[in-house]
Amino acid sequence: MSTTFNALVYDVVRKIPEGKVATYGQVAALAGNPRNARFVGYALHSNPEPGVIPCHRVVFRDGSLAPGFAFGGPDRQRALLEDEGVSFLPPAPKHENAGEEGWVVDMKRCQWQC
DNA sequence: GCAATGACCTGCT
DNA sequence: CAGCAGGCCATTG
Repeated sequence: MSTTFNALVYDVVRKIPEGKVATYGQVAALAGNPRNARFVGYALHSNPEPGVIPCHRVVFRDGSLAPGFAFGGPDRQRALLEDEGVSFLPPAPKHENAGEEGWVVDMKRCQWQC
């Protein structure tokens, strides 16, 4: 398949431990280009390795996911993340706007750290 | 084979 | 402080 930035994206996402989540920017940055966050999402959209690439572990900088593009629905994603041990919190008081029902991943506790 | 679009993020004005 | 524009690679039609 691809032998470039895209391949790194899959590799990075695949390395995300359970109970942890990574952001597109983080994956893109680890891939080599922070500005490539766009293609990170596209790469996962293709999802060449379903079951191997936990797209649901990849979330926005705000902690929310892609509404409508989730593997089966934002509600499903929350259940999966919670099932893995990821902590969820209500929308931030000021910063970070909720892109969903009002539940965002606790980036300060569950964001994947290098 | 060509062209256009796409789950975003960052910086500057 | 807020809003706007730009940018990269790959995939799809």
